[in-house]
Amino acid sequence: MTAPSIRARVRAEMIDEIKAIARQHLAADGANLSLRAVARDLGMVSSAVYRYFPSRDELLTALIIDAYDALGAAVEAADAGTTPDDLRGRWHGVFRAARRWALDNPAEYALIYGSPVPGYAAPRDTVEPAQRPPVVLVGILRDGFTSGQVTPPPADELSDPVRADLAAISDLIAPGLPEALLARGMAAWTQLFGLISFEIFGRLNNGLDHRDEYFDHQTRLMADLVGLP
Amino acid sequence: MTAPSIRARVRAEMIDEIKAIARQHLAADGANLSLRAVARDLGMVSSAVYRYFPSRDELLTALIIDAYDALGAAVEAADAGTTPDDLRGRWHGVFRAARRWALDNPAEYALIYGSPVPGYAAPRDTVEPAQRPPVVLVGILRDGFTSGQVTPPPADELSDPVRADLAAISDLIAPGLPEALLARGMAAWTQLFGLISFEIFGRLNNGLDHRDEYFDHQTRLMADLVGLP
DNA sequence: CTGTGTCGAGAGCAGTGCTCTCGTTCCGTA
DNA sequence: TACGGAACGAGAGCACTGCTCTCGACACAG
Repeated sequence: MTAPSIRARVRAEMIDEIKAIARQHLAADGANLSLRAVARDLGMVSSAVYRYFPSRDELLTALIIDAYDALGAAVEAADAGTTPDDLRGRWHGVFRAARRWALDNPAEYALIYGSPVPGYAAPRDTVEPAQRPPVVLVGILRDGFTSGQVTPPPADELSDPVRADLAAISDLIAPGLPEALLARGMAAWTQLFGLISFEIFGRLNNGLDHRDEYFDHQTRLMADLVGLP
Repeated sequence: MTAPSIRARVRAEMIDEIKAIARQHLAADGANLSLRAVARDLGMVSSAVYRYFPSRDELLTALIIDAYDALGAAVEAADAGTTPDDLRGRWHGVFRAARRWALDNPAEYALIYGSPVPGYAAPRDTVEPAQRPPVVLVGILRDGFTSGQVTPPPADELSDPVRADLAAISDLIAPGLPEALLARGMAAWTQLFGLISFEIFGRLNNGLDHRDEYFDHQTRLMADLVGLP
């Protein structure tokens, strides 16, 4: 890797600056991001932005990938910061880290987990970073299973076709994990997403004031569901 | 209620027609609904639509309320069509009805359960219809509790502040339901929302082909969680 | 029958994404 | 070191959007 030319470095800085301003607009105005407004804030004309992003959707895609990576990094860091054998500690740490990141970055959370933008199809680049949080979750389950701390549910609680589907998924993200346990892990992941979405999108504004404790309680229910000791 | 004048009846029909066309556009183009395009399809000019809806947001709000009511009606009809004592039958019926409606009306589902439109605050009119599906769910739990078929979880699995919050919610939508059972019902409701959202928003496009069975399995896990016999 | 209020059409304003053109500046290569 | 191509920013312009205002036509209540 040779030293990047001044132009390349300036270009990289420009891209970062555009994304930073765009993130601010996102937080202020929501998903209907105005490329012209971003350009104005940068002191340049809208057509100049097109030197860096071929379209508004491409800019949004870049922000989406960044958001996935930021959430994934936060979750992985939380998991890495706990003692590996303390499964419940890891579990709660991961759940809390995901919620914390979402509460700190609600606009970006809405961007990646809200309704997809109409004509917008998620590019291939987004599927890998999008899998990081659930992979961490099932990683805890796999550790528990291999160490014997977690007893998997009976395999026959799954119908054959579903078990086959889950076996394929298991091969990709958590080889060796029993399908019935993976199914419960996915239930927990679905629950985590639903809990955060309800809170971020204001569906808990009905007198549920102690949200930290409520979240922890639901996290505990899911820990029980997957069989953490 | 006197007979409505011709003008009033024509106006009501016009409102319905606008909403019908708008729903078509919603299904085709997603949430960025163009009022002008709707007007074009109706053979009139955009300013004429403003005689019926004061703004695009008001039109969207009307569609949102209709969507909430349609989903609520579908769920309630499913619950009413089963035998009251068969709690698990009712449970699965409600879950399936909600999913069915969402799969049949993905754009409207995204409208009410996707990321909220930026500057858009849900009007008061939407909170009551929005509560209909969860109310049906906890209704099953309350029936099971009062009939003795469902044994509530130990009350001390909840911290005091959360139990107080849940007691207030319980008073509103399911008086007499133990808080710990309500908490599990809300977990099930969160799970239902998450399951549908993952499927509608394409987050299950990873080899999970037998979605009906997968959905039923997760529904069963939630039935176990809330303690249905 | 007459005045009031509703209706639809049209023009217009400010904003949007995006394209194209035109000088200017940078930078690898000869 | 000089040059030619590439990258860059500015500006004009197109088609579109939500929304407002005005104006003529019609319906309806008194």
